[in-house]
Amino acid sequence: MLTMIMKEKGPRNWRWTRQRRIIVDALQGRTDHPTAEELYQSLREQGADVSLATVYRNLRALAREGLVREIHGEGPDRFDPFTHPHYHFHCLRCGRVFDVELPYRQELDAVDLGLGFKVLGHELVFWGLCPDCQREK
Amino acid sequence: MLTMIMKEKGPRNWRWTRQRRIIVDALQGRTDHPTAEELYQSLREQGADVSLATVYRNLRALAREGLVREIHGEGPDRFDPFTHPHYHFHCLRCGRVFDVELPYRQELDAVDLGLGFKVLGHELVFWGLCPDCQREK
DNA sequence: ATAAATGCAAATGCTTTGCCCAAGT
DNA sequence: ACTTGGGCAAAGCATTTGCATTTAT
Repeated sequence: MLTMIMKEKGPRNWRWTRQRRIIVDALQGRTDHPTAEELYQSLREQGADVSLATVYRNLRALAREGLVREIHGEGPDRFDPFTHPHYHFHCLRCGRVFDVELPYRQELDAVDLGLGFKVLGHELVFWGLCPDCQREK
Repeated sequence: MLTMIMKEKGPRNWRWTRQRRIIVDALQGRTDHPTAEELYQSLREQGADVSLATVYRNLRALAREGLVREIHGEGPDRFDPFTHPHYHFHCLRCGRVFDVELPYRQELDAVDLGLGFKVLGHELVFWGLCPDCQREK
């Protein structure tokens, strides 16, 4: 899917290299918002031949094109293959980030913050304990 | 104010050093969510004698005690002296973070995300262009 | 006196970059 | 051919930490 979208929306001088393909495919296959390092490790385990620098370069490039989402928080950045607006849950204990199926609140993008702030979007992050971490302690 | 709160809520073995005092006072005096480095620079300009490491150590310690809030995003972490629940606006162009006076949506902390997720709070961040940056371009 | 806090510099973690070569179009 | 992308290793930031010394209680 992403591959198709990228062919349409990516820059025309976008080259479809072996590395770019496997990075995109690997990210698409996951719903756990991996860090660049995590993605890199799983690729290596599968025997793929990429460098960490290339993983970073590609993820950032995809983000610049709006084809993946960067998630900032404690620790290293995470990457989300889903770009349609949706929310996240951040576990305070294990640090993992989960997708939340709550409907996107369009109204929030229409709020008037006054003073000439131009709202282009919003982000809603819930934090607490994920199922696993609740069980453990 | 923070000083008072800290005397009550801080750990009993909390020592009131000269550096800690000026760091707390400096942060309280600002509404622009400075980075550790920014706070450090302004202290030095005032002739205060602190090290960057100490600024970091104190800000993190305050955060651990729940007396200040850490803000993660692109670039270095920022610090917010306000701990009562409130929202932020993040400017995509200059990276500054502003407070938003929208009322806190208690209901959102009561959402059931199912599957045993325990929600302890939420964060709402609007992003777009701040007044200054809209003017400039 | 004792434990906590500081300064400094070195270490660390994450991420980017320069350069030169390889590969896609 | 042209130029983007990759690998590697070095550089860059932001942040933390070890250690010897100072300072608050």
